[in-house]
Amino acid sequence: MTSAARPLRRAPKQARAQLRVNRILDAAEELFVEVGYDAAATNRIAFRAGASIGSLYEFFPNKQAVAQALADRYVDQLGAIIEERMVNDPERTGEQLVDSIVNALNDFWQRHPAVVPLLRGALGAPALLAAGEQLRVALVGHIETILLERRRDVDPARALLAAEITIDLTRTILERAQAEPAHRRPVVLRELKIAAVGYLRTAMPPPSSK
Amino acid sequence: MTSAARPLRRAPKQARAQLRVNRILDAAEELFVEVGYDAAATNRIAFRAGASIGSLYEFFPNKQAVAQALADRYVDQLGAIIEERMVNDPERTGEQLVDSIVNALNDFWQRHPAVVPLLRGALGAPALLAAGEQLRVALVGHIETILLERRRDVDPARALLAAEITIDLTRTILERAQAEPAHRRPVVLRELKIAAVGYLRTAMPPPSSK
DNA sequence: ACTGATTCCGAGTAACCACTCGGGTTTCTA
DNA sequence: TAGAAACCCGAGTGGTTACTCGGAATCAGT
Repeated sequence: MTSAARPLRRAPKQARAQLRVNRILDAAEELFVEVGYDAAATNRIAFRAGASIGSLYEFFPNKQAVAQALADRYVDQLGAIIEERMVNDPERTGEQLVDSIVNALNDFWQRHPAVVPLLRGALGAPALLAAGEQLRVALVGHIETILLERRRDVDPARALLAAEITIDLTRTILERAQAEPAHRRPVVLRELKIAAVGYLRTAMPPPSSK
Repeated sequence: MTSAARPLRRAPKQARAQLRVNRILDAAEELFVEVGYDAAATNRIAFRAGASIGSLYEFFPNKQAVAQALADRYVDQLGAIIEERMVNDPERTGEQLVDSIVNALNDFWQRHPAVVPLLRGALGAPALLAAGEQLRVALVGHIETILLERRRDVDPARALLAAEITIDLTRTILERAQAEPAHRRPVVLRELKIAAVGYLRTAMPPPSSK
């Protein structure tokens, strides 16, 4: 179930065009991180992708659509990753689950740094808030599902809130980890796990304490 | 000890000029929130401040300096607030201190919403990262001081890390609270306090447990 | 009241941006 | 292999932006 294709001026029919679209998204991803959304000129994006500005506008109606398509790609990829981590989840503890998901997200972050500014709506223009928000909602939904499956007796509203807080908290501290030199990252990550587990245990006390 | 005056093209000598500079900062604060840094044209900032574009560039060498001066103002104001909250701190519990500071920051956030995007380096251009980072360092320093004064035996490096995590965590969840409708904010804020207290208690166990 | 410093103004400038368009090239289909 | 469809190109266009500059208005000290 891949997310709906965004408004493309013309959907790519040939493999060659699809490749070009992917390269454009890759270039946009890089430039958004390097210089920010506003400063990432469409000309520069096209050039870095080895395409011309005309080709870019062949497939994207405007600049915003590029960021939107990038967000869609993230939603798909992250969804796949989280589901995979949930599948091979026989009977682990909450700590192990948190550990596994945090590590997975951290890997993804490192390979796709633009997901961070996009997710927090920090790509500059408020016009992009929708794209980031959509990605956030998707992630929150995944966590909410996990929480509800593990604690069928919990208040659904509480589960939703806890999922939102957990995502915000995770995003923030992962970001902090990325900002640190590589050798410090494990330290910060450990701190994130402490915070996440501590928070969830307080907010939704395990049934074992019942 | 007010922070050093930023590179002004010409420092205001007369009260009239100082007033104008303040009005310009107020206008910039509003526009940064409403439309973001890049879309906040210097002409618009000047117009909203009731000044002309020429006046703006009389005191600020470029657009970035406006944001920088705004950050300086925040550093001063926030520093005063936190110190005030620390002074009337006879022998309260950690929970009460967290509660007090979170409430103070939340009030400030509500009156100065631009502090959020500035603090997280989300005002668009990466060029502004320095201004936001400076503000963050100032806040972290305050928290670090509090932690060290309350637990003189703790590892200083650990206190610094904990202060950083706490600030990130607070900023993020306050942001989430601001994004919610007003009647939901207390709920989210309560969640923040749970997370903060829970984290600090885990990371730096109280001496009472010794 | 005089004068120099300070403040204020806003049309103008050069640079840059998102996006268009007309036409060439490659791939598909029959 | 011919024609159509898909793809690709990049100079050009209209609009916006940060910032300048020459001079007018206002102030402070004498």
